[in-house]
Amino acid sequence: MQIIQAYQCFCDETRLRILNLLLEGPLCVCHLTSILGVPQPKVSRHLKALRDGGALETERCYNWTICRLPATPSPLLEANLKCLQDLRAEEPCFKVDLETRKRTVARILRDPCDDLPAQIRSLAKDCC
Amino acid sequence: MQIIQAYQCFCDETRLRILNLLLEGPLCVCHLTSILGVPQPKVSRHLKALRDGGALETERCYNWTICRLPATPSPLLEANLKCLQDLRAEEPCFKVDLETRKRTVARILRDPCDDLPAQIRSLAKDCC
DNA sequence: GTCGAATATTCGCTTGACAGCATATTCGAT
DNA sequence: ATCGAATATGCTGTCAAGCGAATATTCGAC
Repeated sequence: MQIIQAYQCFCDETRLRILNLLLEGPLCVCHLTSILGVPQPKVSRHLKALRDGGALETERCYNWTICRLPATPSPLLEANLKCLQDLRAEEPCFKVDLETRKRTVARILRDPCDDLPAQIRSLAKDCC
Repeated sequence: MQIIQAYQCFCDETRLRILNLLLEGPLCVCHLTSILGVPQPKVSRHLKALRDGGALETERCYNWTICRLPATPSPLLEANLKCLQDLRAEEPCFKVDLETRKRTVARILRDPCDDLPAQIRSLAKDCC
């Protein structure tokens, strides 16, 4: 059943953390990896699971993969992203990630070259 | 994370089928088992998982265990039960189960003794 | 107390999910 | 062509989930 795959997206802490971060806006894989503080292959695999479950859209841009929530989410996804929003206050780990995200984004905007080559600087602004 | 356990309830076909049936009203374990057509221990185990995830309340009545959706469901549960309702049309297996339920309930009401001893006949009506 | 029915639990097994580590791939820059 | 950075994929081990079969438990009836 297709619906089971969709629910798998919400049955793993890393995936929930990724969704929580993407609720604030798109991020590329390397920034996700850095914010989450977990090995890059792990992030990549969970992203694939999210994509397979219809909870993620990715766009390749040179060597960067931009991750964002689907432009037209399914009703199921939409309902549960809303739940996730409401649960932020209760889950300390979600709040910490959001603060880490804020710091990371600030650093990127201050000194884009540290993180991104010139070609995708504008994209970075789009991201953050 | 507590929330993961809650989502586990929706990540298994048998559990989804049980929730789908209970949306119509309470059922005891033996009727659930009969409607689903799966071994009783399997049903029992999934019921435990649903209970642990906060998606099920059970009430012991003599030797019967009456299963029902929580009287005051969490927002997460409520949202996803609503999704389940909407998905019924798309999942043939859900529709088949509902028809089987209808036939089973009709049989119980016609000849309660076949299924339930006198003491819980009224409860059966409550169930169905 | 003994029996049968309804339900729960234990056991051994198989399968699948996730992890870490190493490696492959893909791109622009030089 | 070669290099480094970003990302994806193989591989292998570990662990939890789920299953079937058998058994334990709990109740009322007799």
